[in-house]
Order: sequence, then C-alpha cells, then structure tokens
Amino acid sequence: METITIGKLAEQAGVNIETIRYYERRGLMPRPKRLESGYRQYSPDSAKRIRFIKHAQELGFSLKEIDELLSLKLDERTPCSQVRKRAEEKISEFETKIERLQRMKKALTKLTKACISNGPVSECPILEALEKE
Amino acid sequence: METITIGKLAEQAGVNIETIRYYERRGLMPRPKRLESGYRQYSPDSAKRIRFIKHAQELGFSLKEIDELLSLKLDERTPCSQVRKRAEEKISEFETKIERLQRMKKALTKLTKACISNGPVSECPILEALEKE
DNA sequence: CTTGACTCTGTACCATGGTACAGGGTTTAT
DNA sequence: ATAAACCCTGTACCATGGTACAGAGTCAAG
Repeated sequence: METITIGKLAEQAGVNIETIRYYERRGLMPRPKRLESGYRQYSPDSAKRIRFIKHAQELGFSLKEIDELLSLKLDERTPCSQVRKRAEEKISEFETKIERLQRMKKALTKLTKACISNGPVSECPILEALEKE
Repeated sequence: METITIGKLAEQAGVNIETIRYYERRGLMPRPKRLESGYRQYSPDSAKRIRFIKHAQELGFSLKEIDELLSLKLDERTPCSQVRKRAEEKISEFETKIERLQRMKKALTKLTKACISNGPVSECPILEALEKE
C-alpha cells in the first residue's frame, strides 16, 4: 500500500498543507503514521475525507458539526439506538436545508422567467423564499 | 403604517441588536429612517430580511454572497440579461448544494436501516456520500 | 556531498461575522 | 420630574477557521 506525504495530499485535496495539520489538531483528521523522520504518511484516500469536510462546510456545517457527522458510524462501543437517534436528527437537518434551497431555487427560477417575458415580479422575490417556516 | 424600534426588531427576528447595526454597516440592511432623536425606525417586515440572512448563512452562504442574492431583482438600472445570468449561476449553485445534501441524507438513511436490521454498513458511510463529483 | 525542495513544531497573525462595552442622549411609566 | 429602559456612536474585543512564518531537520537529484 503506497503512502503519500502531506504536500501531495494537500495538492490532491486542493487545500493548504497547514489546513491539514489544523484539521489534525482539531481531531477531524486522524493522526497519521510517521516515518522515522517524523514525516506524516497518508493513504491516498485521506483526500476523500478532506473533500468531505470542505463540501460539508459549503453546506453550512461548522467543523464541530462535521466532526459529529464523521463520527456517525456503527461500532462496538456505541449502542445502535444512539447512532440511529443522532443520524435521524441529522437527516431532518438535511431536509430543512434541502427545502430551503428548493424554495430559493424556485424563487430565482420565477425571476428568470419574469425577466424573459418582461412579466411582473415582486421587488425582491428571493426574500419571500425562506419565509413560510 | 406603524414602525418599530431596533430593539423590537431584534426581538422579532431573534438576533442581537448589534447584529442589525452590523448588517446595516455591511450594507445588508438598508439604512432606515430616523426619528429626530436619531432612533432608527423599521417596518415590521424588516424581520423577514434578517431571517432570510440567517437562513442563508445556515446554507453556507457568506454575507457577501447573501448580499448578491438580495440584490437580484428586476429594476430599471440593471439589464435583464445580466439579472438572468446571475440568477442562473445562483440556481446552479443551489442545485449542487441540494444534490450533496440529498446524498448525505441517503447515506445516513442507509446507516439507520443497517442499524435496525443489524445489517452491514461501511465504516463511515457518510464519507462516501460527497465523493463522486 | 551538496543544493533545493520538502517536512517538522511552535507561535503569530489574519478575515469573517459578530458581541460587548463606554459614555452619552431619549422615552416612558409612575 | 425622575428612574428604568431604551437608543445613539465609537471602539475594543471575541470565536471560528484558517494561513504564515521562523528555525531546524530530511530527502533526492545531479
């Protein structure tokens, strides 16, 4: 199994080297094996984890929340009921976000249509989009 | 038309007074009319705008991006083609976010099912969720 | 066997998005 | 008419999520 250095990993994941070390300090990336020199060695799919973090941030999750998401897994130490409860909470957060994004999308779609047809549209249509709970 | 003070507005919108003044400085909230005393007067639906900002932040938009969203409207000064182009860009951003959230949701749904049935599931299922572009 | 590109730790600094006074004026309820 | 509860501006501070050195060691190509 070949391994890569932090520089390569940073390149592959599209982030700064310092960001990876920062995630390690925060506990978001596991502490990797080291060479005798102290150099970190990563498996190439560590990049997946970094990209996940980056994407989740773009969806409005904090690093703390992302940590919680990444910890959601079945193992011997955590009772299934607890895993399920936490997963279900997250699922409903996702649903709320999806709905809001869909409303925003709809509002802007309406705007582009009004635009083409020179039809009427409210002053700032997107503003209404997230209103009704 | 009745108006409200900044304190009432903050209460209705569920934010700190200072946050409203901060948004005003940032240009996210329009500068309101003032009483002779200097007190800001808001219309009650200013709260809508604040809630929009808060929700959009939860969806991963920065204040700068939110400003752009709020400026997307038809008016005399902006050519329709430009409004449309910008709206379409935003729409496709929304779509990317929606898709990613749906993948994450699916991954966790799978986890909860595996959980109930004691079925197999990958070590960290959510990690795969945002992978394939 | 050296030179350049890499890595290490530690600490300092930065941008964003607020939040918290201080010091002063205003409004309102009693 | 006076206290409590507001509001004003200005400036300082804070948390989060990085980013940037400094000073020192390591690796790999010529």
